[in-house]
Amino acid sequence: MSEKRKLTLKDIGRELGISVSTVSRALKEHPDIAQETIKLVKDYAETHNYVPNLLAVNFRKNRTFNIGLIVPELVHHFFSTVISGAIFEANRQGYNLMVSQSNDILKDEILACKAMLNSSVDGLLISISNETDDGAHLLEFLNEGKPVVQFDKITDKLPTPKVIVDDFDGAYSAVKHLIDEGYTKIAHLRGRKEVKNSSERCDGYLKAIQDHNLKTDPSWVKDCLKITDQEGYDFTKELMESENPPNAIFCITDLVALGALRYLKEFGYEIPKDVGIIGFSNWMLSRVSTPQLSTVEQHGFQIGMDATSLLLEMIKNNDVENLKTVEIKTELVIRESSELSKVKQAK
Amino acid sequence: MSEKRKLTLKDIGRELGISVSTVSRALKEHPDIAQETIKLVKDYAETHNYVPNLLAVNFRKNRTFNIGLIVPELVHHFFSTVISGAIFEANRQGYNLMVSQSNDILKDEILACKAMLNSSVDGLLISISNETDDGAHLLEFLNEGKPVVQFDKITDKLPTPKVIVDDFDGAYSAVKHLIDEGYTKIAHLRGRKEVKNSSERCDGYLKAIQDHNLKTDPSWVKDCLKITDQEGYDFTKELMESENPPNAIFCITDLVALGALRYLKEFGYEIPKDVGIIGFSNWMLSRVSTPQLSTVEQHGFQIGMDATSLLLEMIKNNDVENLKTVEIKTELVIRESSELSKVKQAK
DNA sequence: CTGTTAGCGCATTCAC
DNA sequence: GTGAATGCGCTAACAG
Repeated sequence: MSEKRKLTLKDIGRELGISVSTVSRALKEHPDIAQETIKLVKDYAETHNYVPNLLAVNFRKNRTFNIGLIVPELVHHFFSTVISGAIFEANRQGYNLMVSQSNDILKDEILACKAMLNSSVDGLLISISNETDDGAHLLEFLNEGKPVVQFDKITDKLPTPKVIVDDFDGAYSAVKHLIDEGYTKIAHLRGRKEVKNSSERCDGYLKAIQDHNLKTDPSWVKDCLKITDQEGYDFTKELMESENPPNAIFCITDLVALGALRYLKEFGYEIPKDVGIIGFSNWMLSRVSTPQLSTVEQHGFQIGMDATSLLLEMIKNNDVENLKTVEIKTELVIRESSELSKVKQAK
Repeated sequence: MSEKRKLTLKDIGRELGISVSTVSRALKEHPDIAQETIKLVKDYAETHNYVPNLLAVNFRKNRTFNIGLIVPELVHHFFSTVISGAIFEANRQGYNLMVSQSNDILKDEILACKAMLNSSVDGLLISISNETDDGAHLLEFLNEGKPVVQFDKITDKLPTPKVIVDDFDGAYSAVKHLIDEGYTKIAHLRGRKEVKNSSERCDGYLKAIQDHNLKTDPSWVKDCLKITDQEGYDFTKELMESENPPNAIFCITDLVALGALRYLKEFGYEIPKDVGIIGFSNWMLSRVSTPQLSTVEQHGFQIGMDATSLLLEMIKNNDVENLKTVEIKTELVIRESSELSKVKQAK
């Protein structure tokens, strides 16, 4: 396989009998250069298919036109949607996206950062792992003048801008919706206390209950540790077998809601008549379950786009001190699993 | 923010009163260098936190330690699993992974290739779009001596190694399973004819039917164009309302199977008793549907790992002529939706 | 064992 | 308008 050597500025200069620097300037239409020279050079470059050696350009300019992105888990509908948005925006602005994942393990996150920091990236988008605390490994980026933008799973300990979901409001509106539909005893399968997103959602849940003069029961709030459908199943079983079973459940995420749904169907509860369910995230699976699951759309693609455009702006302005927080509004997605009012009307 | 200038070999040399090249060699423990010098230099580098400028190294060596990956659609359980495996293996071998997507649009695929080809990548992993034909844009990689490995969605027109799923065998075993369970009239919701994977699966289906002396009916094979749950729903409706309805359906992918499931449940069919269903891909949603969906696991993570390690091997050996084809075995995942024999025994 | 020299491809400063 | 010279940081051939 003939690895044809790539054309360089020097080659062009030699062929055309002009100097390298003139060729370089002509190619970028420097005002000093004569129009004919520009045309001459550009034509030659065009026909001989000149493409600049980016490795050299980047080295010279000390930047890569790559940005990095690290998420806890790539195989997750929300995160892959975010990545999709990040790729879109990065490519649109002429950047490539380097992707890695932490598996929610701090050690892996640090490794991923190290790999990216070493001159392979001009800036970083990150959704931190559950184990990340002070983020010393992230500070290194800032120290090298490379901006960082946090999104979704964030820490306030790091002086960077953030793009977040309005978890509180999303949860609030989900619970308000349940209340509006006529549910009165609303439980919540929440996530781990240390995770900000799940605390926000829990707070939104409590506030909605309180604002509408309803009550919650301490036993109605369950802590999911692994956020699996099995936890949804098990906690729902606990809830329904208790002395004071709820008649609706707001779940930290769709997967947990699916588990709740599974238990309820298995034990003959009618949904949404006997029990209403609402999830969070609008995974694809919430649309194809039976009954279809109400949920909260997080607009992951938008988050990816916004975080990326924020990062690129900082890169271009050589700005690592931005502390802006962008909040992306969620959107209630009402489907069958919570439409109590419709069922009642039908009678 | 003080962008502290990074330490260079020159700095170290100046401080220690030795030449740059000695420093360079000492750092990589070149046999020529005296042990004491090595120690001296390494200690200095360590305490002063020297980190080589990869941009310069890469420029010098004309490689980037990045590999590219392009898939039709990132937000897809199978592909994100593959990417996950690719990241794992790439990082393990000291490479970063650059990700892009084609959205199954040739134009976008070409753009993504261009962006990656320009010196930002040492090799490429690609699952081609539906629109890709001769792959001229991919040949450019080979012409520049950068290896390409195709996976899953491939074309034989391109002289590269391939990592593929045994779609034929997977489909065969899925259908054989249905037959073994006692189903006799098996339909198939297939994908588009131009897509190799779906043709392979269809062939596997036909072969299994034939090998077991069953018959199929031309009207039992439906072409899904968009591979959505709605198509699954609609075609299942057609099938079940026809004069000769099947008693089992093998679906091109889990999403379509979910649509089939939805129709059947809605119209009172019992699953797996009246109709058996099996999908393909083992998406997360197949585990949480009711009934749980039987399917075929494709081992995406393994595919990602294998394709990556194959690519890195080629990169390291400077080999662009490998034509090996690696076939990753699928695995039948039996769940409720096809277990007719169990239901019968239970009676 | 170590230093000198040269050069990767490009951008840029300074002459002319 | 254009060319010559310089250097980015690192590696490697060559010389001693």
